[in-house]
Amino acid sequence: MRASDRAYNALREDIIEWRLRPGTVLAEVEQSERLGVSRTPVREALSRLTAEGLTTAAGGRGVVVTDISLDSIDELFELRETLEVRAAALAAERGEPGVFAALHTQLLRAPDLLSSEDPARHEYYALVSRLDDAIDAAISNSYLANAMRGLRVHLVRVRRLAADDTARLHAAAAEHAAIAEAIAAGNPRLAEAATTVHLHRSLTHVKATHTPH
Amino acid sequence: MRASDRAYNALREDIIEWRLRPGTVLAEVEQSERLGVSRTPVREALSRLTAEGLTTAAGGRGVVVTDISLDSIDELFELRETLEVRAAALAAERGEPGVFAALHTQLLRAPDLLSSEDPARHEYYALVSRLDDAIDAAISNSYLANAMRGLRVHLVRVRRLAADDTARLHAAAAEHAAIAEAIAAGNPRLAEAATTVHLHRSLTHVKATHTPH
DNA sequence: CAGAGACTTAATGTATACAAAAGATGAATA
DNA sequence: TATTCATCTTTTGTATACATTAAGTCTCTG
Repeated sequence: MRASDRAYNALREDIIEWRLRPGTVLAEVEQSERLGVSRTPVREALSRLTAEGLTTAAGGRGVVVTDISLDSIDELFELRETLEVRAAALAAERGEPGVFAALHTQLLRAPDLLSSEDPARHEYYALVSRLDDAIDAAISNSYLANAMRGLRVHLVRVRRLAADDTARLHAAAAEHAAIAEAIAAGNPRLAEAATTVHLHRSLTHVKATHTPH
Repeated sequence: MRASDRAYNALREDIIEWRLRPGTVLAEVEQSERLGVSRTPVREALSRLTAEGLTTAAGGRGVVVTDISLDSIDELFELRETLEVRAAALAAERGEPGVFAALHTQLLRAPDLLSSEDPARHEYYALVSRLDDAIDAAISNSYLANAMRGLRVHLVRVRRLAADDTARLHAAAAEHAAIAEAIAAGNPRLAEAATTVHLHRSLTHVKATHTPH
């Protein structure tokens, strides 16, 4: 693996996991020493992060970790809803019903995954991620898929703000199952509605449990 | 201005204006000699272009100018419609009516601009660009605005494929005027409809006059 | 003659030295 | 004491030398 990739992954993880808080200045020499690579790959990593919006160039004095305010969460979900509602509708029109029927079945069994011992809910999130991937593949639109992929990075970051309580995850799994079911049924309007409901509840939950840093 | 900015702007212009055709391999040393800067700023410029989607990393053998096929134009407009229809609705809800009323008036006078001697239609495109900016400002959603800004780069590139005939520009100006009018009237559903119509006609025109390279 | 493998070559990836620019700090003055 | 200017320091921006990797080519073998 290239050194710039390692620097990128490390910094990205640190930002997403809130080990690097918003407002933190990422000086090139400091990070290159911390990560054990030279400034060149660090610069490339910071470039990529800035392009993604995880960091912001602070003109002349390095790059800083981008802030996530309550207002920006609203904006984030406004775009998310715009994209994902459309994606769900397109998936219902173009997707393979069998794929989503299978995901539907698995999502109904999600409570089993959540009762397991894994505190990080790894299997659960992997399942949700497979639904995202299936939708990406079904819409067969690389521009739209890329736009959603770019957003998901920010969403993972936001998710860390909210408490991952089991009750909410159970409800979210049911909402995801409803989306998969609507897509499998080839019903675009129902898929839109199910997505709208899910995103609205998700946003409500995030804002309710938001713990200011 | 920084050398990397100059390299970025130069390469970007060359790609948008089709002086660098899709599939062209952009070797670092070759471009650094052509642009008169060292490899470092060229690398940064290529990084940015790749992040925007104008170039694609071709693993190990430099970056190549991204292709624009007829299929990808359909995908591009699918995302564009998703974003701009929503943006128009939000602008109708949140924008200052006065701003869009003024733009409406100016757009109705667009034929005057098109009859002038400027072959590049500079004033006309500047006016349309002001409408875009006004919508960006009105929605007050940086994520959505950024997503649209990222798309517009590709759209300018596509526009170069189509003949800029005066008849289409007259019609497009009228469609833009209708969008501005709907936003000024604070009517989200009408703004959505006007945007849908405009984008549909725009796509139809591009595909009809498309000259394969 | 076809195919596989090693070698050559030319490209990108990385490190580092140097240049330039933006801030911070200090002193001098009003 | 506050303000401004100059200097100094720290940081980013650029160039270039070196390392590494991947592709192309040539040869050797089946």
